[in-house]
Amino acid sequence: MDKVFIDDGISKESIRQMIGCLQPQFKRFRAKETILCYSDKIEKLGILISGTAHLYSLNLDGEYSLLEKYDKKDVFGSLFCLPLENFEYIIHAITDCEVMFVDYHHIITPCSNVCAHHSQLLNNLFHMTAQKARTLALHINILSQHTTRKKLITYLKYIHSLSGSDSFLIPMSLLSLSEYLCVDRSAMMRELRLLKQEGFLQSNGRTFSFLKESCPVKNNLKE
Amino acid sequence: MDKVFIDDGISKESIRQMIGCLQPQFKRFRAKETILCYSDKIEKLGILISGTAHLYSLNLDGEYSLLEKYDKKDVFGSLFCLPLENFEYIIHAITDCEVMFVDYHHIITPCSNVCAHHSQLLNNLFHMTAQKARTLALHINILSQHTTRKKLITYLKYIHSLSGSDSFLIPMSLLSLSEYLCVDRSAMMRELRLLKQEGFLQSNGRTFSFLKESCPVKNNLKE
DNA sequence: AACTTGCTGTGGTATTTGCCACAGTAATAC
DNA sequence: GTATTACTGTGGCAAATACCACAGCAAGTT
Repeated sequence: MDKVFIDDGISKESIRQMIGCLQPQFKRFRAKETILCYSDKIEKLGILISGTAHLYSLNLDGEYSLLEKYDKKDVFGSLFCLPLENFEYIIHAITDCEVMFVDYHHIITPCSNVCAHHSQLLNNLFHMTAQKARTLALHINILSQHTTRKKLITYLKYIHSLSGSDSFLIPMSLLSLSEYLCVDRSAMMRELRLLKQEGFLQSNGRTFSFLKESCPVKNNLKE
Repeated sequence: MDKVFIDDGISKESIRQMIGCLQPQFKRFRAKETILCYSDKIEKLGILISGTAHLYSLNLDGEYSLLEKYDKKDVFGSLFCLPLENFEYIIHAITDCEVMFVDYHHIITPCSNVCAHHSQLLNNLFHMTAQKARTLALHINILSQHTTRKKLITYLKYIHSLSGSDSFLIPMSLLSLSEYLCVDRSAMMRELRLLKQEGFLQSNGRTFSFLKESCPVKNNLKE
């Protein structure tokens, strides 16, 4: 299913009209910069136009987890995040990023101008949010697996299914992957090693390929 | 933030007009019945009108996890779920449920009739989906915690923050809670016992209350 | 060149967890 | 009433995991 973008199905001319109505702001961020903190009270919605960013939750002990990974056409903002005692959220640019910000206010309240394509805009936003929900549900499905091995396999099979080819590239570092899977990095590396030793997987850096149909749920090798 | 419902801000008269346009189906389910299987190819969106239901993912080994919990006004359907090799999804009625089904088709494509409130409908759907994303993000935040103790505390603090009162009731059985937290039930019960023995928590059935400000991250008691 | 920074890879060990088995209780059905 | 089913509570133990420490490497900086 292709990602819907905010201006899909709206003519260039209508977009020009809507810019006055939505008053979007465009901003660029360098890699490693913070794009947004949800403690900021500013109620705005962000749409990633280019680049990659991560949503991290941080607790008071300095521990953090990678909740979401954003790519082109992904939407984010505190509208999609419940505030939680002792946690804060930051969106961190992994690569250089281009972001479009829009105030909720301008989307939610019907325009006073006659804006023929507001309905199409809402349609697009609905689909972008549905896409977000799919991604989140996938993440939950991965995290719901009880062992590191199952989390790894579930994630890798998913990426594999997207690629179509035998060998595939994961879209993040192994460090980020361990954060995404919410397991200790060294424990994940160990599990990866075991899977390779058992002959179920090949990998080199971020490139993987499966060697057999199914993977055993339990380790068969001991070191 | 109050939940938006599908007909918010639309007059009774307009709703009557829209029923012809949307052709919703209303169905009732008894507790324990299956409301929907995502393997069903039928592309419809469900809205829970009353009752409680769970979305489970099942794998081929018969293992399952509780991905989402639905209450009144929640929206679900395969639009919000990525198909995953070796997994299927079912929505299971916990209590008796009333569900409204609508074909995506009728929502996504603009009505041929002049339908003044289609934009409001999309607005409502957008908010319902945003609500869903918030709930999913919360779940991920809970699952991202590395220990059973932290998962429990994060969940209970959240429910506590909703209740406003000192003592609070969790909205599911302890068995379902262990499924929601994706931990072994007996391991969760043990952790609960330790938290109570350490004097950080009181509980009786589904009723809980916190006794101290913060909980130690590590167990201080050994049995 | 030397230095910093970020990522990858490995190993040891204490802790946590899942898994299994069983008992008791509450709720519901017959 | 009894039977049945679903949930709660406990314990032992093997297995999996987090945590820690360290080494090597690559890329970029000074």
